[in-house]
Amino acid sequence: MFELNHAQQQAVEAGDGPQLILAGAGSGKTRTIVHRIGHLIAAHGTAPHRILAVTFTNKAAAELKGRLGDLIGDGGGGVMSGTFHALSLRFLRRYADALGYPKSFQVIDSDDQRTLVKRMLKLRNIASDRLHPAYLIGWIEHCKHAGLLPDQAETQMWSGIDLRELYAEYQAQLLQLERMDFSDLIVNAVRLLREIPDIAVALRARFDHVLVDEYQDTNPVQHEWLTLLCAEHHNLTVVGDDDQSIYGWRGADVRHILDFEHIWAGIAVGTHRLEENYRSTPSILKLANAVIHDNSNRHVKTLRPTRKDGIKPEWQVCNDEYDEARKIARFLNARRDQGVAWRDMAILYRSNRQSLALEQVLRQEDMPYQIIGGVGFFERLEIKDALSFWALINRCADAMHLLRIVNKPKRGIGLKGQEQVAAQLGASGMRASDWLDFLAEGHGEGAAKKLQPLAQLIVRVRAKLDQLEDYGLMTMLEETSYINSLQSFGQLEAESRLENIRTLQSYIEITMQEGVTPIEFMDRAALLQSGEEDNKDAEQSQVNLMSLHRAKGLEFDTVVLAGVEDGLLPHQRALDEGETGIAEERRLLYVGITRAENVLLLTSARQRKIFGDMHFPLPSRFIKNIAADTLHCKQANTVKMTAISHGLTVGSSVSHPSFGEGVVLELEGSGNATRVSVEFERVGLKRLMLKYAALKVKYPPK
DNA sequence: GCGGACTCTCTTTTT
DNA sequence: GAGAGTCCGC
Repeated sequence: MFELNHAQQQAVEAGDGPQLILAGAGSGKTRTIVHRIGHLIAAHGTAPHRILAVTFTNKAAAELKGRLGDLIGDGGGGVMSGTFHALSLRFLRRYADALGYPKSFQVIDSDDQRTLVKRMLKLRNIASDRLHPAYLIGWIEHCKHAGLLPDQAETQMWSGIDLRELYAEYQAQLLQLERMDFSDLIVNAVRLLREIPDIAVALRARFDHVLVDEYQDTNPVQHEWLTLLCAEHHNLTVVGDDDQSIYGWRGADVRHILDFEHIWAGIAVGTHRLEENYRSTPSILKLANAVIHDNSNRHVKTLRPTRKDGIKPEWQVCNDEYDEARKIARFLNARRDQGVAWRDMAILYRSNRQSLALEQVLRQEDMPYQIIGGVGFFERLEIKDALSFWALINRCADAMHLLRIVNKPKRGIGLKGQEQVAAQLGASGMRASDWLDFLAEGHGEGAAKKLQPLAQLIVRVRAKLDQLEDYGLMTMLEETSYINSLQSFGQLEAESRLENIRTLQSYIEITMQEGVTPIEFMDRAALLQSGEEDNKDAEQSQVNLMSLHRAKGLEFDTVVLAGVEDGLLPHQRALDEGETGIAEERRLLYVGITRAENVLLLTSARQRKIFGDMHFPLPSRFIKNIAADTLHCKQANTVKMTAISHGLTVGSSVSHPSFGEGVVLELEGSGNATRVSVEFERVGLKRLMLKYAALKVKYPPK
């Protein structure tokens, strides 16, 4: 694609006011945004720094800047871009005091958020079977997605407990801890715009044009964020595709994009449709269209292919997840032999857990791969510990950081001691780092006294901070014996954790050289997903493994969608939810299919171990009825059931070489001694030693 | 206060 | 099947 097509050109050159760009998958969406920004700068004379681009991930923001740089040179650097969360944090760093927060507040991650809520419920003697912490968090998040503060939310009673009251208390505790959770960033940024007139005026005057990507995935509070920010000039360009809305669970509301034309009362809205797909072969698009066609409540559109030819997508039915992984490996190896680089291949899955079997097999096969996402780097225990130490040295630690490492490694400060420390720190009214200085001078009593050596060490390390490129990280971790204490995890795990700490160290060194302040570093750690920023130097080409959600906005020559089964895609949780949930799962599959440029493989397994239990999923309802001329299905030979590890369960339909078809009624014993009772259609009830029975599984239990 | 052994639970997706 | 929470003996 060299020139812009007509629709793209129209969108790029559209004038002021709200603009809606409905852009199908692979229709040159990013290209259109980049060119529109370029056009605003070059033709309208808008200053780059007065343009704001909101992207869905930090990676997308970086890519946007890169492409803008290619298009218009250095000027592109001035455009402000980032996620809702990152931009909100930026605003709040400047204005948080207007909301009663110190400007030095920090972000709390979901893990610590959960701990906090648990402690809160425990203190109130609310058992988890009466009110589950996750339920409360879910409800609070739900309020926040809608932009509702505790006093605006509707009272919600749950087993006689007022959730709204708990929400209020949770917020009070966060405020006291000087922390905001992820959703607070957005809500509080909106509060600046809603409640503080001077700041609202300043923020509204800050930008002349705002552009938003992946608009179908905005939730109501993000929507309010945008409309308030653009209340003056209405220069809001939104780009999105309702068929790719996959964040309903995060409060995203497709109506924002479906009804975009109606929410601007009296203001003309420009609408542009990009339906020509430049990415995928017609065979892949045919499957994509067939899958999404069944969803109702969408802007009906059809992606029009612009490319020629193509290989028909394949659906490979495998025996289990390992068979699946091996078949995928073989498939990708063949692609590799055809000259496709590893980095141009991706394996996408519904649930991060699916990466386990894939990883094992890829490692066995010596295929280079990288996992994007999963357990976030900055959420790892050793990284959070290390960063807490680091924050203390660099004077940007708060009570949570201190309490995290107060007994790491063991200093004889147990639960009681930690309470004491917390109480004394609280009573002192000092910041955590200052309080440690105070302890270093010999103050403090009880458990706090035991912190004196740590406090003095911090003072000593701080004195030579300017000689340490990592700003004291390794020195602290070595001198406190934290590194040594990792050995308690066992040799192997200790090494991998140390490796992670080394990665953090080099990341700190590189970042701090850019002139970033410690608190800015902490912000990045809080909001950056691992794999977004690092791996820049990873020159070697690797197969990409990631969740379908992570894959949004990306494209690959060859794509494998693993685990296309009922229970995984659509996910069981969505099946339980019903219609809305299933429609979103279908869009998820659509997103996955449309990531592929040339070659697409779907796989499913007949049996799969989930949480230690064997499951016998049916093929995904989304592809079951797709015509063979659209999707070519290949079945693996069934495997003999010779061991209990194959995990028959009561209700499984099986077939036996001489007895024929039957249903498992009972399993007794274990291991080699397992006996199975099967009611056979032809010969009735038989009790068999599973070991010798040579049963084949036919259907899953209901 | 610590560590080991045990039980129990909870299993989607992400900023 | 992993992680968190709990109990118990030192």
